Amino acid sequence: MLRISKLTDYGIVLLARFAAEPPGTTLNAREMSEATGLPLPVVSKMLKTLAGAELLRSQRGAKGGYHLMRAPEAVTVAELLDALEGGVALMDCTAGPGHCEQEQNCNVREPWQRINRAVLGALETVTLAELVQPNTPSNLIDIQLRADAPPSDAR
Amino acid sequence: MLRISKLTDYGIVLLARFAAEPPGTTLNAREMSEATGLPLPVVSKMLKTLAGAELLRSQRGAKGGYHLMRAPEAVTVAELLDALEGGVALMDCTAGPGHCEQEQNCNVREPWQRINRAVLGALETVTLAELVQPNTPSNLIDIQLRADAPPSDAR
DNA sequence: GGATAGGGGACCATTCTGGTCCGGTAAATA
DNA sequence: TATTTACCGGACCAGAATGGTCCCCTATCC
Ligand code: FES
Ligand code: FES
Repeated sequence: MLRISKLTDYGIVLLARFAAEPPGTTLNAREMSEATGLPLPVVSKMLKTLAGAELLRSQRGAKGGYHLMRAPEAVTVAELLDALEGGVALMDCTAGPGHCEQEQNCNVREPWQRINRAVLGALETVTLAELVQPNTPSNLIDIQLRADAPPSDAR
Repeated sequence: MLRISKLTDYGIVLLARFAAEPPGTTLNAREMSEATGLPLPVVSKMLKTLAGAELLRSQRGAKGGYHLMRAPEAVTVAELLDALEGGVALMDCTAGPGHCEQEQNCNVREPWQRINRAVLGALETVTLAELVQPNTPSNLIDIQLRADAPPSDAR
């Protein structure tokens, strides 16, 4: 179905929650859990991951928690997926040489690279800041891409 | 990792192989297996799937096989993924209402729809015909999308 | 009728995913 | 210093998805 994993989704929801706070706000796992309704262990796990990916900074001990390391405007969705899912590679082949037996005699390889870059480009167009308020019109995506392509609506 | 499944990949490789033949050419599963080096059962399975998706037409009995139903130029990659993976919906939420508990109070939903459409748009830009010969320059993708976005290279 | 080839589906091993839990350590505070 | 708070690292597990095989049935050609 070409979908991102649930965990990744959670991670992004958490990030977005941070982005909605005043810059530099520190929140701990329990608070985040309450804010999002997600089970604490999951929240905790994801926050760790995000901290490891240099997206959040962690502060240990009492009064500790996490806070955003970068301005929401400076974080692209592509980066998020990169951190949470370990890159965007539609097929094994796109991840680099040596991943596919029949790299030779395969004429599909190069075009897929282009497709992959295209998708990646689309993901780079949206920033974390834009995920936080629906009113921020980033319809530039729609403009850039849907020149002629018919709706074919999200499925 | 945001990847399409291996089976889907196979399916597309098969399609591409058909597209490389003169229009209307009929090939059977065994021939395709030999041509691609993929195990026969797998090829067979995928060809069935593709036929079910109205992308290939099947011909039973001796001298039977499969042939493309539509001109390669008229088939977009988005359609392929649609047929092989059952749609493109980055998150459950994008697949429509009722898929996510917290549709209410979730501010991430609407922007994700945009992202999803953007990716979909990118996939609609490439046709099966372009998958067959690397020399067919469909760099329009690169032009359309990478206006400013830096390489960030396929990973 | 015999050979060929697709159609449908069951089936299985292995991996991936979503989610939990726990013992350790760093920091704040009293 | 003792206590409490909270992150850190990683083990762990049940269930689902994935990749792949097999088999019997039906249609077609010669
Ligand atoms: S290089 Fe892997 S399928 Fe073409
Ligand atoms: S609607 Fe599902 S996470 Fe927002």
